[in-house]
Amino acid sequence: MESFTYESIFGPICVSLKDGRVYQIELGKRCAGAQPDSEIVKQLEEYFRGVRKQLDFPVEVRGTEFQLRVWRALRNVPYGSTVSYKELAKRLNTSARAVGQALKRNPLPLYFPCHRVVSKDSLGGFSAGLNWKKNLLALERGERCAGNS
DNA sequence: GCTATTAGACCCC
DNA sequence: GGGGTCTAATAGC
Repeated sequence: MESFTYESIFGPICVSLKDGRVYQIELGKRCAGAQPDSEIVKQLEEYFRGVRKQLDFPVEVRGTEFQLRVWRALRNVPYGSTVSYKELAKRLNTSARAVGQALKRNPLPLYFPCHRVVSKDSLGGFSAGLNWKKNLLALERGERCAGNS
């Protein structure tokens, strides 16, 4: 297992690897890193430049069946658009509250775009802090990044 | 098992 | 805007 730091205009991002697969992404955290994986860094670069719309590298996810279902469903939310917790819950035959619980425990933000899920008349929450959510959404809308914090 | 907690939604005042 | 109530999954007991 190894980890490396990728730094974007947003701030530090720590990516952890095991057997060449990503098993954790932490926003706002810097890790003492080993060798960066070039393909993953390349994809992150492209994503933050607004060129790439979907990250696609081998990952290892651990979670309950329910959480996996929610996280997988996230990948069907198109780039630049948002869904409400309720809408996502409806697709999965569950409740908005349960969706929020699962999203909170998403180990791979960006890869599973939990920032595209917002509450009915506010942003909702975000495990790494709402500023990340705001900025990520701004990026996907093609707005220039307003900076952190 | 039961209870408390939660990144929601709703309704009512 | 602040209170209840419903909700389903989860963590902790």
